[in-house]
Amino acid sequence: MTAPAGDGARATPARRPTIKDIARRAGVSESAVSFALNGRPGVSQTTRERVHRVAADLGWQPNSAARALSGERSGALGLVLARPAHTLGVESFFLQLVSGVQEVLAARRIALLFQVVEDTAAECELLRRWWAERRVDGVLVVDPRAQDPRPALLDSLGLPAVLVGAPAPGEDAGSLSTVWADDSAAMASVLAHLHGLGHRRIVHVAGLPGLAHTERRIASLRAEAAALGLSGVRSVTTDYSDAEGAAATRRLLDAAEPPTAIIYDNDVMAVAGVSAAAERGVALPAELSVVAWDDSALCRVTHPRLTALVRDTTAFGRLAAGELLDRLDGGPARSIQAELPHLEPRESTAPPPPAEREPAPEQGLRA
Amino acid sequence: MTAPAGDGARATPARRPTIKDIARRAGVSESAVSFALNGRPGVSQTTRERVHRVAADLGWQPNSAARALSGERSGALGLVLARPAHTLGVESFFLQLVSGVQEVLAARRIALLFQVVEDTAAECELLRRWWAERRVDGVLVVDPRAQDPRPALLDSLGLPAVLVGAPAPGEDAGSLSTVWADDSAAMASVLAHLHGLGHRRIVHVAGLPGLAHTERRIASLRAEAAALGLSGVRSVTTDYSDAEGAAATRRLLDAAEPPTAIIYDNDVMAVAGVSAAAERGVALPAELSVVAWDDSALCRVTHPRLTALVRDTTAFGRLAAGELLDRLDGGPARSIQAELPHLEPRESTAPPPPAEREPAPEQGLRA
DNA sequence: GCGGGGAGGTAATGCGGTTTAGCCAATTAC
DNA sequence: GTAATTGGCTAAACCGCATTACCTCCCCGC
Repeated sequence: MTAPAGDGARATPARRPTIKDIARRAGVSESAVSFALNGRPGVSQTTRERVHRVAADLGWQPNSAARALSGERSGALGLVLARPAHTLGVESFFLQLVSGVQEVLAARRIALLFQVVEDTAAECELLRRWWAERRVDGVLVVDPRAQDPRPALLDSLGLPAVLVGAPAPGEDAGSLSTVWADDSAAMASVLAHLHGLGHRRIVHVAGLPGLAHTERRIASLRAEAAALGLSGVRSVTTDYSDAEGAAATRRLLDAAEPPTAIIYDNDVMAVAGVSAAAERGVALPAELSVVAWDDSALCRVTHPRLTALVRDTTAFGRLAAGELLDRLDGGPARSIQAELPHLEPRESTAPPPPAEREPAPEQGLRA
Repeated sequence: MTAPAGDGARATPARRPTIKDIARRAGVSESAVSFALNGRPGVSQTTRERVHRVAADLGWQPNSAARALSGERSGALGLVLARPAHTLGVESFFLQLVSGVQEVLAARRIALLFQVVEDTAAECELLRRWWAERRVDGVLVVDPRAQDPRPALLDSLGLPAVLVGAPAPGEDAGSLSTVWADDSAAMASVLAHLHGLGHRRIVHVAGLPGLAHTERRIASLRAEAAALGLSGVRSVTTDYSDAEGAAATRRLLDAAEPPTAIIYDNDVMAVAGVSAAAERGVALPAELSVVAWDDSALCRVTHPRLTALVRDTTAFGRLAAGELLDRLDGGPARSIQAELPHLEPRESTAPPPPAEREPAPEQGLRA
């Protein structure tokens, strides 16, 4: 070390250049630098290029705080996940969603504030704080639910937002944009698949009862079952955990007339259900068919592999982020439908045992 | 609507109050407000209380940009995850880690910037940008790897950071703090467990070869095996995916002398491995014992349930966040060891088939 | 009666940008 | 030939807060 001894602090930590430094080196005023770097008129082409060169030389990047303070834009978006910490299980949905979101944001150099909180009340508080602190320019709202306070809150704050998933039946998204997948149609396709195989007693092991998509799937199942004239079809709700998925499965299998097919609202419960069936000595798919909502590695490592409803969650994230950016740019609130999830038939679904079989219509494996 | 028609813009979106508003309402200067709200001397107790009341009435929150600009603190920390999007699988590790981190940050009202990037190069670029933009006050660095460029980079930038996991053997963390779990000891306990059951041919299906903890586990396994006089012990590396976990398992089982026990570096591969074994007709635990590194719902829904190495990832996150905050407050760089992971024996581990059994030492089920 | 000191407050400055107003020369319009 | 524009640039104000310097009382000691 040849540095002069003395100042106890750590070595000078590389001062960050500001536009003032650029202005000095380029021999122009700070305003000219600002104009040049932001593509605004008011500087000649040659000056513009010189400023850009100097800025690149110095490795200048705009101070996000300064820009936020004057420009009224923080350059960050927010995403809150309201889930008790212990239920942050194995689901890959959110990480994939976030990954898709960031593919879009990274291109525009926008940061994502991500936070996990305990419940919706805490989420509202956090949204309000983010707004008051001007930390974010907009937010993605996930897990829309019945009696959801968030759209109204965001409306009143004037904080641009996109609802990821359709609002609960009978509610509206306020001035929020909505990006959604057609859960009703998807559920119909699942039911059609099982019905086509000859199943009559079908149970849907759903997720959290408060969530909008849960309600929608349940409603769709009921409606479609009625249309098909099936009476032994119903839903039970859970908390999405492997434990409740397994418990629900055990209860169903122990009943007087156990279902011949079960639809699980996520992959974790599906796998747990398969395991519970194995404990009871129920063979898949001979005695029980299983469908998982959302595909993942899990569905491919069980034995047999699980028929699953596949959707491109990363693309969903891209869609949501893109729409939020549009809103920030002044675009109108819209409702955008994502690609319809498709059913990927694997070995976990097959016709029910002969005794249980419905006088089957044409044997259509595909819905 | 009785509002005067006209301005096409959306209804005035609820102006956020500033200290100027507080000053006016409280009848004092802006500086007095600043002093009062920040607990600085220079205002009387009564004024202080009045200011606080007014601020609460107005629902004031400090503008984070303004505070960052003058105070030199952005009030945000960063966490970058360098993983190709498609490998963002089922692992619960990161969400749990983040959840723990946020328990600590939320109390201090610090935000977390979270970003997923493709690789380490992109991560370095992002860290540099966050630094230049002053977006974050510090960062958590996860997945330490061999020849890791990040500690040196952060050192040179003077950006406070905490390494989550020990640096690779032979490297140092620079001026970074380190929060780590003892992978070597944990691996030793796993090997002792299997050896105690009588296993001799043990294979470790590891994760990504570049990661520090992968190298450390491999090294520990080799050393411990040598100490126990076991020659049929080795590691193979993968990308953590279910596909490679299953493929590695198939190769191992098809070999001339298949292992009697396999240690998987994550839960997903363990489950995939179990599935691959089932395909081959290999019975668990009679013919093959399996251990998963990291417990999760997955390990409890397979059949048999998997013996797993349990660690409290949320607590790990809390530890890391706490240490980073200490660094920001001027604390020294430290090396903090997290609680040792413990082995949770379940039904997937048992003595090997008699023919394969080692002239066993005392039959110790526990290491 | 006067200087000193502290308590309680205000005015001014700066952080690093963006943006508005203005200035000066060179064109262009008539 | 003079007025009006325009291009290219600078000076200055501003965003919301922290902080420093200063200012004014009032009380105290002597």
